[in-house]
Amino acid sequence: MPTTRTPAGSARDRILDTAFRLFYAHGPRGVGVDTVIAESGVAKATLYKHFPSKDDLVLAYLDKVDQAWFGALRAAAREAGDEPREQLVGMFDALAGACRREGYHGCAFINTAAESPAGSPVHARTVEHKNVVRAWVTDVARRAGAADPELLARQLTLLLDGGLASGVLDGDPAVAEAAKRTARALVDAAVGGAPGGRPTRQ
Amino acid sequence: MPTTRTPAGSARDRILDTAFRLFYAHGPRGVGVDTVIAESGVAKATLYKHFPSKDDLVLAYLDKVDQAWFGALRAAAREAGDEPREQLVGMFDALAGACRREGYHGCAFINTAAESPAGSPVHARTVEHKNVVRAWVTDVARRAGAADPELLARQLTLLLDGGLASGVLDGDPAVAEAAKRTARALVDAAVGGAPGGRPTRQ
DNA sequence: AGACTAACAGACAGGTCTGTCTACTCCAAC
DNA sequence: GTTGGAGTAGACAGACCTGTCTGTTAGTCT
Repeated sequence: MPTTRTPAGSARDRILDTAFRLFYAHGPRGVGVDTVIAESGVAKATLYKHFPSKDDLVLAYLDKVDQAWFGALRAAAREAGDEPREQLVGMFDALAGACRREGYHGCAFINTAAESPAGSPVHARTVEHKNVVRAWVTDVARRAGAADPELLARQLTLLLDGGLASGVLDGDPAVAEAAKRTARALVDAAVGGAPGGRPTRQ
Repeated sequence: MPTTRTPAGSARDRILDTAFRLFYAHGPRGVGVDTVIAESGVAKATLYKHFPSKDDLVLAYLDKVDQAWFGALRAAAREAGDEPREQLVGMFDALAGACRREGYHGCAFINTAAESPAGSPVHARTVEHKNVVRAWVTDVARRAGAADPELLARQLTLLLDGGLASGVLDGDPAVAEAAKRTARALVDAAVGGAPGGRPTRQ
């Protein structure tokens, strides 16, 4: 078992943590490799050993973001209770939580994709992330008994993305609030009736 | 009236048109001044005469985007007819039109803001743009007789931003389609009843 | 004709970026 | 004790970026 010479985690972890922080704040293109090196207290050769190119580091960053955001989304849904229809609304608390957080700067995927060429790996990774999230929402929508789970999932992720996008500008809590209220309205319309719910027309 | 030595518009126009095209495709930070100069067939000194710094050119680009997008939005609303409630839904045709366009790459404002520092002029201009659009939507919502025009406008712009953001990834027409259907549902819920008191036509 | 203006052409300075490379230092395991 | 892996420190190449500056050309106005 390899031991660690440095006390605060492995060099790889320090690099990735630092990159996460800096990339999210300024965008990958706005942060030079030298800055990542300086802030993580690591030698340049070490960085390029773990991540052969900056693009590899950016992809690792996106994977980390995916874990964090998708995790927050599922946690928020879980906290809303056992009812799928409540979970669909509850996941918007993750948006509110993100907006409140200091240094909130919108959706890392969208921001990163915006500064990447069209067919790049970054782009592909972003599409994949969005698809995974939407597939999960579709599943919850189906369990909630939505008339058209695909449509409802599309609507909710559209709202989510809209809220995230606005967040690049100002972490206005009103956005998250409005998104959640809208989600509730859409879920009620799609599922109808009461929790437990069979589709009933209002 | 000053004559033009160059056949295809003034040098300033050529610079701005080229910048518009390149900045939108690759992001302002992804395009060097030299490229703008080469593609617009202009001397460097000429560019720096009209736009003292690259940032000034970026702001001019955003103004041009604002005119184009806000214009498209109003045109789409206008084409939906005289009824404000129809206009609220009709403006989503502008989103569909944008998604269909070759080289569609999402919302220029959000993309540009994503690569700009937090307090920058670019950021301020973006916030201003979003506020102007939302104010206009609020006005239409009010004329449509919405119970809570501010909320409805917030909901619709959220949808719009979500649709634009998803568009960075793939110009999937399903997104615009879903956004429009959702808009119709939200407008119906907020306005209730029908245009002129008749039952809804959908 | 002469002055003025707008634009062109392109060299240049000073900085930043990514990625490579050399040389050195620990530390653990064999 | 030696070997090898992981890390540190930092110079360096080559590209690219913004912005400045010099000199030239052409058309307009007086």
